[in-house]
This record gives sequence, structure tokens and C-alpha cells, in this order.
Amino acid sequence: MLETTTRDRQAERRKATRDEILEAAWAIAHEKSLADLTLRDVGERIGMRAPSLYSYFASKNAIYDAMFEQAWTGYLAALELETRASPRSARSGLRTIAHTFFDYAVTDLARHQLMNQRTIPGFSPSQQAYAPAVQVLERTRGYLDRLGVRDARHFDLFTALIGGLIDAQQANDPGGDRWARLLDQAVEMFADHVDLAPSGRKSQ
Amino acid sequence: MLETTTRDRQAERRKATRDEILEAAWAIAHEKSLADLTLRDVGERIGMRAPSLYSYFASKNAIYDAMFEQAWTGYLAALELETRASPRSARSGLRTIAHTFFDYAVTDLARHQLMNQRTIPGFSPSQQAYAPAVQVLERTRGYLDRLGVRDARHFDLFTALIGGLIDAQQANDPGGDRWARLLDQAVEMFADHVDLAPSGRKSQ
DNA sequence: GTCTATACACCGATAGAC
DNA sequence: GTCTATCGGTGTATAGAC
Repeated sequence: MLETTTRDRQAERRKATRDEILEAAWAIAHEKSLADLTLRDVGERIGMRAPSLYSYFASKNAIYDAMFEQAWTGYLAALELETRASPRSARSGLRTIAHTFFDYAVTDLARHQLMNQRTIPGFSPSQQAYAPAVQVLERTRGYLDRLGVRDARHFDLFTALIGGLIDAQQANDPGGDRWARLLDQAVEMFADHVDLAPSGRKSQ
Repeated sequence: MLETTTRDRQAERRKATRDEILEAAWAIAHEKSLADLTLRDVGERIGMRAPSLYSYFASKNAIYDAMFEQAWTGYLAALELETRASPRSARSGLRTIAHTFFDYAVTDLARHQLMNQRTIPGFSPSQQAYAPAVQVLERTRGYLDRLGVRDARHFDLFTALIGGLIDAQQANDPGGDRWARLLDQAVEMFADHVDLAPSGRKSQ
């Protein structure tokens, strides 16, 4: 009984330190860049030597992995919040999804690079870290299905379209809105293509 | 007179060695990956020590820079070839542009990463290396203009759409055709949106 | 159990001999 | 122009102090 209590306290302490490490990693990724993260910098920020971090993460990529999981878990929460209420119309539902994803990506460059780009050489997310990303995909698929977009090819087209706008915005006009302003137009184009009713009703 | 001849031979020799270095760099980028390129590997492949490469390139990023320029120059040539003949219709012209860009990107992952992604930390192309990319943009803009796509926002939407399909294909189904098969459909969607005539004529 | 000190292998880059 | 030697930096493995 006392033994389990002790273990719990240790586990809590351990988790707190892990979170502290991840917090420091995010801060450095924002101040410098995601790729410029070094274990020595992370250690210095929390008052540790670099090798000590290996007591909490198996490698530098394991830190990226935990950050990847955090980022997608955060988006999953945002998505669930935004898709709770049923949309006034199919098109407004599409707009909601598009804006939610676009804003989440554009708000934080380092986070977007980690989530959606292959900017870290040699890093690929583990199955565990990838799980919330899969949930996001499933939830988005289900949401579009309820809006009337049921063709798998249409779903792929939609994700590629929004992803393309995000990448163009971040790559060619970071901090600006040159592609952000095209988001609604892109959604309309897609909705016309899949023959969604202009107002509340669902077709197809 | 003799002096200039000597200089020319030296310049030729120098350019030949530079090309040899770039060829080796591309080979390594293909065998391993673009980011896994090391100067020691490049040197070994052409029978040199790594520091000797600095007689030909000021830095490792300068090698990436020359590769970037080669890649865009190569695409510019492919683009000029494909857009020489006038298209049978506006839509077929759009398809030509889309397929040319898509195929060039999907054919060579390392090249695509260098041209269109920020996968090399700390590298950004010089103005000289970026010049052919600007030419590509201008030529593509002019071509779409002749097809009847004259709105700058429509042009941005088109590039984001095709870019999104490329990124989705490379990221989620490399070597496959899950998004490649959506290319024509995407072009049709865009053509409908900008109100291009279904056949030969140009509208708007 | 945590953390440190030390060390190793590798990297891009520089200095200087030949 | 090419070499060797070396520098400061990286991620990471390990032995041991507390």
C-alpha cells in the first residue's frame, strides 16, 4: 500500500519532468526553429546536462515523437470542439473544417512542420504518436460523410486542396494572408464539384 | 592570347569538376536521402578529401544551392518543351501544365524536396539559384493567361491545388498513384470553377 | 534512481604545409 | 589545388557519484 503510493509519487514526478522537457523543447523550437533544437539547449533551460535527458527520453527523436503526439492531440481536441454542433449547412460545415485545420497549421510554424511536413531528417512518428492523427482523419472523414461527402476520392481531394493552401501560405507568404483569403473560395469550388446543395440540404 | 587560352582550359576543367561533384551529390541524395548528404561521402565518391571540395563550393549549402538551380532549370526546359505547341483546348492546356509539374515532382523525391519543400535545415536558395524558378512561375502564369485564366487569385488557387496533390501523394502514398489518379478530376474542378469552356474555345 | 562527467564518432568548416 | 590536422559542434553511450 505504501509501496504503491511511493511509486505514484515517483511516476508523477517523472511525468512532470517529462512535461517540463517538452515545454522547453517547444519554447526553443519557437525561438529558433524546430530543426535547431539541441539536447544541450533543452538541458540548459531546465537546469540539466544533456545526457540526463536520456533518463526521460530514449533519444532526441523520442522528444520529437512526444511533441508530435502532443500537437495532434491538441488538434483533435480543437476539432472535437468545432464539430460538436451540427452545421447550419453542408457548405458551412466544410468551411468550419477547412478553417479549423488551416488556422491550427498557420498559427504555429514549428508545430505545422512537425505535424505535416518532413522537415526533421530521420524522424518518423511512432505508432503511438500517430494514433491521434489517425483519429483526426477518422473524425474528419465521418464529419464530411455526414455533410454528404461520401466518395473516398472526394475526401482525398479535399484534404489535398486544404493542405496545398496551407503549404503555399507558409512557404510563400508566412505571416500574410494571400492564400488564407482563398480558403472560402476553395471550399466553394470543392462544394460545387461534389454537387453539394448551396444551402442547408444535403445531396448526393 | 595564349594566356586566355590557358584560362579557358582551366575554367573548363573547373566546371567539369564542379559538375562531377554535383553528379556525386545527386547520386548520394538518391541512394540515401537529400538530408543525409555529407561532404565526406561526396569527396570519397570522386576521389577527394572533404576539405578539397571547398575549392569548388564555398559551403555545403552552396552545393545544395547549385543542385536547386539545376533542378529548376531542368523543369524550365521540360515546361518549355511541353508548352511549345498550343493546346487543343483550355482544359487540355491546364491538364498539360498539371501533369508536367506533377510528374516532375513525383519522379524524383530528393529533387522535389529540394525544389518545393523546406526539408534542409538552414538552407535557402540564393537569388541566382532562384532565378529559373521565377522564370517557371512567369512562364506558367503567361501560359494560363493565354488559356483564359487571368485572375491572380485563380492562379494562386491552381498552384496550391496541384501542389497539394503532389505533397499528399509523396507523403501518404509514395510510389503509388492514389492522388495521381485525382489530378484530372482536380483540373476539371478548377476549370469549372473559373468557368472555362468545356471544349476548344476560351471564355472569361 | 538521477544526474554528472567523460568519451566517442561524426559532422561542417578552417589553417597551413606541400 | 589537394592534402593532413584540427576545431567546435552535434547526438549519444557508459561508468560512476550521490
